[in-house]
Amino acid sequence: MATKTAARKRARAKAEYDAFLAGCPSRQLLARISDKWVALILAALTDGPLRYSALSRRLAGVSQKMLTQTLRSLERDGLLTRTVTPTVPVTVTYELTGLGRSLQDLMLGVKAWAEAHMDEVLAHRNEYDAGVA
Amino acid sequence: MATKTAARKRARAKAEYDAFLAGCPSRQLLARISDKWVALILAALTDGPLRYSALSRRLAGVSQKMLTQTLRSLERDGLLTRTVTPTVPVTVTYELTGLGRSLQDLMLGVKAWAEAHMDEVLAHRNEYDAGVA
DNA sequence: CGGAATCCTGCCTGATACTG
DNA sequence: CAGTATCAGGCAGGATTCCG
Repeated sequence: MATKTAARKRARAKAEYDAFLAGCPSRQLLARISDKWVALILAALTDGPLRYSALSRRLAGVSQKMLTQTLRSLERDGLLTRTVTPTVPVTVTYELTGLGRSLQDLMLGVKAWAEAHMDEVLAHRNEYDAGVA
Repeated sequence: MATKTAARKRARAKAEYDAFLAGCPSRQLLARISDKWVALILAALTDGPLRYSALSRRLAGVSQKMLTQTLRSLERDGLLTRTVTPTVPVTVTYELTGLGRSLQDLMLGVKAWAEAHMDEVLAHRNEYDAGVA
């Protein structure tokens, strides 16, 4: 069974990532970037690097745990860089990488979609809730 | 102050939604659509309507609870329609609305991004983990 | 200022059973 | 087939406190 299994393994290794498959790494990556904080962080970094405190102010309502956690995972995935400047009170700035900017375009679109179609969605919600009630 | 108030009201009605604000409805909408199951459901419905069982098969690993719940919220928001056909075993099909398709384009892009940049992200992860360890 | 550590509360998942 | 209902368990996420 060795050769047949090996051939099958090779076919699987060459197979493209498919987020529909539960075990595929791209499913996990999709889950990570499909996060409201990811969308907002990428959007916030549009106009250039920001400091930690500036980010937490821009993203109203984010807990510093989630902010730190999300920033870490984005840094780990190579979407942004974390720069520590050893000033008197330490300064930490976050900046998008090229990879991050490539995703940023998409996420800006998603954020814009949410804001643009808000009225329409709200109208549907009212209609739906009225029908159910 | 009547005229001024009217003018202000008009300005407010015209005011754009801003997902950066915690209280803004668009923030909640962004949180809803920034969901891996939403992305996958929209992607799955690209080639036309699908039945419940077909969806659950396509989205490997989804619990029927989350699938039903996500489909309900998408229906409520007017992104897809739920059609019940009273055949012998009842048939339920889900189909995207125009609103749903307008978001679908974006989400397909996000899903494609995840699959396309998987290798790059994995490389960054290895590098990051090596540096930390 | 920019976090790390802690606790604590939900929600998500998973399994199973039941309806129409 | 297409759900609803329920209970177990785990972990994501919020609030608070403390440190370099």
